[in-house]
Order: sequence, then C-alpha cells, then structure tokens
Amino acid sequence: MNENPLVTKLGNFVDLQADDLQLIRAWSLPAIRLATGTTFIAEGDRPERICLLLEGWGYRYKTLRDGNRQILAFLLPGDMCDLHAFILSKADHDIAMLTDATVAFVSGKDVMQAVDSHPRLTRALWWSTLVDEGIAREWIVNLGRRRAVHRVAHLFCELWLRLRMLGMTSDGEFLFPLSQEVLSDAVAMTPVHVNRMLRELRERNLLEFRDKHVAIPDVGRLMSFVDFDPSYLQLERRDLSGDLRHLRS
Amino acid sequence: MNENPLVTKLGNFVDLQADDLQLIRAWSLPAIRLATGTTFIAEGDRPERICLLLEGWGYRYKTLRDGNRQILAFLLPGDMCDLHAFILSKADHDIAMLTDATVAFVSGKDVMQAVDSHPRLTRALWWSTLVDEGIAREWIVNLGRRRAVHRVAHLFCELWLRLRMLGMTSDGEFLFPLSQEVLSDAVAMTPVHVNRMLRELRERNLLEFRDKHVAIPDVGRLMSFVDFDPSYLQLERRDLSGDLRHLRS
DNA sequence: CGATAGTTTGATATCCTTCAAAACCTGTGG
DNA sequence: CCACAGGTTTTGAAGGATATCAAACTATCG
Repeated sequence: MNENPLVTKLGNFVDLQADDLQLIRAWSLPAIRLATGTTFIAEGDRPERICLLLEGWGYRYKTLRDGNRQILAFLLPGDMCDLHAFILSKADHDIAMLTDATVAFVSGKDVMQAVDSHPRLTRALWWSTLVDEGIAREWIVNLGRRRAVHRVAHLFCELWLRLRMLGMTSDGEFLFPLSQEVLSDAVAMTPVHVNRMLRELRERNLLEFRDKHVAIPDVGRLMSFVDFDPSYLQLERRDLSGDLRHLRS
Repeated sequence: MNENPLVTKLGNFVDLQADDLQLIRAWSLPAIRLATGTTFIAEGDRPERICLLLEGWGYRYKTLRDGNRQILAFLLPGDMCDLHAFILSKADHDIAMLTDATVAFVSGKDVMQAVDSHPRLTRALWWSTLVDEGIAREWIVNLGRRRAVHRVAHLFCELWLRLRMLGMTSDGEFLFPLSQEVLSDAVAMTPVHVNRMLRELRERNLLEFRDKHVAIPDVGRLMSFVDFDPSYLQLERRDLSGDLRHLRS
C-alpha cells in the first residue's frame, strides 16, 4: 500500500519500465482530498481531465427516473475513475465518493499524449479497462442468476480479492465503510432484505461485522458457498509463454 | 451493410485513414462460415487469434454450476468477439453463435503489431471495447432495477438502435432470430414469463412478431415506455470541438 | 404424417418487496 | 454526564412479482 496503487494494478499485467513508472508517478501529483459524497462526474459531462483514485472508496451509479439507483461498480485505489468517459468523450453515468478520498487529476491531453507515445502503457491501460468490463459482466451474472444470499456473498468475495491485491486487507478482514443501504443499491435488493441476508451469512459463520470492518473467518468456505470463480478478476500474472513474448519486454 | 461492418462501427468514433481501412479490410479475409451453435471460445481458452463477426448473431454467456445460463451480450456484425480475451490472454466466459454466421479470424500478432504502430486505430479499438463496457453497465441497470416488461422492452430498444446503425433494420422492423428461451437467459427470467411479457408488449401495441421478425410500430413510444436513454450506446459522432482536435486527423 | 422444438396458458409456490415500527448507534449541545 | 436528534440496523406481517410445475397448442421439417 506504499506503492502507488495504479502501479500495483498495472504491474499485474505488464512489466512497466522506468519511463512508464515516472509518468504514472507524475500523474499522481498533486494529491487532492475529496469529502464523502462528492460527485465528480455526472452523466453527460465531457471531462477534460481524468481522475485517478489514490485512497478511499468511490462508486459508479445510474439513477432512474423513479429515483431508484443502481450501483455499477465500486472504485478502489488505483482505479482511473473516468478514463472511459474521457475516451468516449461523454460520461454515461455518475461517479461519486463513498468515503473521504484522495485523488489526483490528470489532464486528458497528457494521457492521450502518453497513449500515442507509450504503447506498453497504453496496452496496460486498455487492459485495465477490460478487467473493469469483466467485473461488470460478472455483476450481470450476479444480479441475473444468483439468489439474494449468494449475491451478497459474491460481492464480498470480489471485494476481498480486489482489496487484497492492493494490500488493503489484514488477517482475514478489511475496512468496509458502506451502509447496508448502499450495499442494497449494489446488489439490487431492498435494504431490509440485505439486512436479513447479512444475518444469514453471520449465522452461517461466513462473515462477521465489527465497527466498520468485515471479517471473513474462512475465505475458502465463503468462496465455495457461492461457487466463486475468481478468473474474471485476472489476478494471476499474465502468462509469458507463447506468441506474445516478443511484444513485451 | 455493404461497407465492412467494423469500418462502419469504428468510423463512428474516428475518421479512419486509408492505411487503417486497408488493415481492417485485410483482417476481414478470408471469410469463414460458422453454423448456429458453434462455440468458438470457451472459458479458460487462451486465444491466438481474434474473431471478427461479419454477418449473423453471436452471444457471450456464462453458465453456472447449477446449469443456469446468463447471457452477457449479443454480438452483431462488426463486433470483435474475443478481443478482450486476447488482450487479457484468457477468456472469462464462453462465446457462441446464435445463427449461421460469417466471421474472419485475425491473428493476434497482427492485431498487436497494428496496435503498436497505428495509434489512431488503437484508440478506435479501445473505444469500441469501452462502448461494450457501457452496454454491459446498462445491462446491469436493466437486470437490477427494471421490472420484467420494461426489461424486455429495453432490450428491444437497444437491439433496434444497434442494428439500425449497421443498416440492418428496415421500415421499423428487423430480423430477430432468437427463441424466447434465449431471450429469457438474456433478461434473467423464465421462458414462461418472457412469453407473458411479450404478450403484454404485443397487447400494448409496442411490438409485433411475424415469422422471425419484430416490428416496432412506434419506436418513440417504445422508448418512452421504458424511459430509454440511448446515450450509453455512443451513437452520436464524437464531437470535434475542444482540446482534442489536434489528436485526431 | 409424425417427431421435435418452440410457444402459450393455467394453477400454485416462493422469494423478495413493501410498509411499519422498534432498537441501536453516534455525535452534539446543554 | 445526560438528553436528544438523525441516521442506521433490526424485526414483524402482509402483499406482489416472478418462478415452478404441468400440459395443451402450434409450427417446422424430414
């Protein structure tokens, strides 16, 4: 967690070289504090700069006309929150902070220049947007085909692995700063029912809650409870064998 | 529909230059016929080549251990079916054909070389994966927050617009080769309930079915019925004003 | 014409929502 | 240190949307 979280994340895909690292570190300054609840991208915005999340939790969501909100993704340190909005030139959903956070704003021009001159970095950024897409697809499966208990449990498995990769877990537990209402908008249920499902998970000894922390007594048991398949998170270092070796280095 | 569908699609984002076009056209040969039901990517595969869909319908899906299937996306002409699987080096879901189809296989090496040498084309491909991500996110909203009737109606709005962009609609109608069972796996309902929702849409004069075609008597009415917001499909040509102009051309 | 897949309808079961209220926290001011 | 206010969590009871089960009907194709 001392390393720049974007470096940690992209390093999972390519061996970044000195100049790539320098670029990323330059992007990460100056660090800016944002308060819980700050919306920094609203649907329809045409962002001029890209927000890199360095610390704290954010989320993407859409609000329907009837006021219902669906959370599309949780944003964790290392995530470039609105890269897609910049590339597509127009945001199709809102992004806001769930906790106090620190971010850095990178000018879009800088990123696009880097894209044109650093193919290795470009591929790494592209890769990271594809991982996000994979997460979105698994979210579809979760909402479409899993029962309430499993839906909630699946989300905790995902968060566990993403946070662990960032070094933000310790001893089978992590900081979980979200209210049950926020959770309910992520798993598409009522807060009341989320509450009951959490109780069930507690009673099955799959999860424990203290202060604002979740503990997972036995990660393996939780994962087998939901039949969790982590491959969509692309956590294993890319395999270097095969045709691609010459493209890296 | 005479133009190469990938050119049509990417042309929506950048003005492709002669060499980009040449490359894409070269990718599109030789054209290969695939029969309905062919699976060409299974979860865990590490594809060496990328499949470009030229004609017909495909779909992405995941199958859970209990046998339930969730369709993640429909693939239409111009879609590079497994680009992400190639970039990520491992497929996290299956891809198969819903109709007879014609495709072209591009070697991954060729694509990656193009990526390193044609920044404009790279950005266009990246853009197209981001549009797919936007579609996936809207799918999340659809499954999470819309009632059955609206869920089905929303899907037809999306298909209408995507097909129209490709010139595959005529006169308020299009070829819809899917069974209600396939549809039910896309909208996460039982086939029985899909059937009832289709009846309701028919009774409301929002949709009509003949042979294997759907007709939408009044697209505007269908869209306002679901409160459909097309912005996630990124159909408007990218706005050329602002900081970005120098990056294009 | 029969076989097979897809569509349609009905009756009953269930998961989740909705509505309502109590209990519990957390911070704040007196 | 207590009282109080606002948000969050928890519990209960009843209703509704969708699933499940079962079967008839229809279309298509050899």
